[in-house]
Formats: sequence, C-alpha cells, structure tokens
Amino acid sequence: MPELPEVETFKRFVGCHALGKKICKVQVLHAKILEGVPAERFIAAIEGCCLSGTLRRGKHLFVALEPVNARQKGVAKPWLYLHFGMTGYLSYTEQGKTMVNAYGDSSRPDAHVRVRFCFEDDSYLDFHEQRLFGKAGLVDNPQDYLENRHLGPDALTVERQPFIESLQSRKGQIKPVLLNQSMVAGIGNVYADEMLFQCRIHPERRVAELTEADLQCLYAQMVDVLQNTVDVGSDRAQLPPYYLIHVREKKGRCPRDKTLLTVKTIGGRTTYFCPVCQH
DNA sequence: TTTCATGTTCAGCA
DNA sequence: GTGCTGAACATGAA
Repeated sequence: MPELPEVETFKRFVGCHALGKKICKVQVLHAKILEGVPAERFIAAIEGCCLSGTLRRGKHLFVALEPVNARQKGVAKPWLYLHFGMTGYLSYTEQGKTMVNAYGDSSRPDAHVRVRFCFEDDSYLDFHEQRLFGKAGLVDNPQDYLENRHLGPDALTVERQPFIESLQSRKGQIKPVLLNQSMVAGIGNVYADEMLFQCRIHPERRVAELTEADLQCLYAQMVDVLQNTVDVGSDRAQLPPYYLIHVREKKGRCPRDKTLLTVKTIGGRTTYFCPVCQH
C-alpha cells in the first residue's frame, strides 16, 4: 500500500533513526527482494558505510552510502535503493525496543524481514516486505535510474502548470492517467480515488473532457491529500473525516451524501467512488 | 477452496 | 509512439 506519503514517512524514519550510523553488518534474509545484484555484492557495498542522506521521488527511496574507513574513501559509492511494493515498510530496533511506522505491522515483527541493516551500537533497521513485490538494490546515480524508468516529476513538488500540461497530453480515462508514474510519480490507487472524490470527478471521465476547474482542483487536491497524509505520518486514521479513505471498503457510504459507494475495476485497479456526487 | 489485494512490468493487440 | 487489457509476480486474509 505504500504510496508517496508512506514512502516520505519511511524517508523521515530513516532520517530520524539511522542517518549517520555506521552499518557493521547486512543480512539478506530473502535474496528474491534484491534487484539486479547478487547478495554478496549488495552486502559488500554497504557494510562499513554510513547512511549519509536520503532522496525520494514518487514511491522510490534512495539512501546515500558514505564509506567510513580510509581504504574506501574517495571511491564513488552507489546508493541503496528501496521500493516498497504493496506491503513494504521499515522498522528500527534499539535495546530490544522496536519502532514501526504508523503504517507498519507490529503484530508479527519478524515474519517478513527481508533485509536487516545492523549498526555498530547493536541497533538495526529492518526492511519488511511480505509479498516480495518490493525491491532493494544498488544504484550508481538515482537521477539516471529514474530517467531510465521514465519516471515523472514527484507529485509533491511538481508545479501547477507543468502538471496540468502533462495531464492534458494524455488520453484516456482520468484514473489510469493519475496512476501512470511517468505522468507524475507517487500517486497510487488509494490516493487517486481520494483526489477524484474530493474533486467530485468520476474516475472514468476522459481527460479531454475535464474542465479548467477540474484540472485546477486535481492539482490542488493532489497536493492537499498527499501533504495531509505526510503531515500525519501516514496514519490514515488521522486524516479528515470527510475523506473517502475511511469508508473505502465494500458497502462503504459516501461521507457527503451517504450513498452506497460503487466498486469497479477501472484501468485494472479496484476503484471506489460515489455514483451520485462524482460525475 | 477460491478470490482478492494498496505496485510494477510486460506481452499482445488496436 | 499511445492506449487498453490481461497476466504475472508471492503471500496471506477473508
């Protein structure tokens, strides 16, 4: 479920708990999570480094590695790359106490740890990913990596006009366009539904049919919805009561008019919307 | 036992 | 090249 706000929360989590710490050991508990790098090389590249910075675009997180010992100094280090797939999250454990993001699952702490980064002070950072759709890897240059994947600008930093122009350059239904990471990076299924609900736009509307007001609203709500979620540390329960997210379930009712929500597959993804107030 | 899930990528077709 | 559909990936919950 991690979309942009959750990954931003993970980024801050790393910044808060792990930045500046030296990694003395890396454990790869499930090699399938690694993307394009053998476990030995992944481990060798990271052990002995400090985590020295973080970078995020859309749902992609990069952590800068800085060599600590003299032999490695001056050598260009790759970045640690993390993608959280559908079920990924981080936890940090110090003196037997485990901290998990609001978003994470603390009921079965070790069940899906795929990579563990151990620090010199005996604390450690765990990358959890139940379904193995996520990825961990090494990237020489995050910009090139994102470019090669045709990733669009980040949804929280893209400016209004470029966003609207990019939207208008696409054809088809609005919802699949919002989910297209090459248009804007970071919007996932849940927040796409939320933006459309807040703007009262039907998810199957063609982009070409949207009015100027619709486009302006989408930009404003994209920023609002994502920023509001970041601001509550991705604890969705704290989002405003009029958000669709609280009733985004079978038999859920529209927060505005209490109409039974429609559930429909649009662009291959389960979509919730109010058949009365979204059109 | 079967269906479904919040992400991404790719094949195939128009 | 774009748009659209469906499948695949792996796991567990309902």
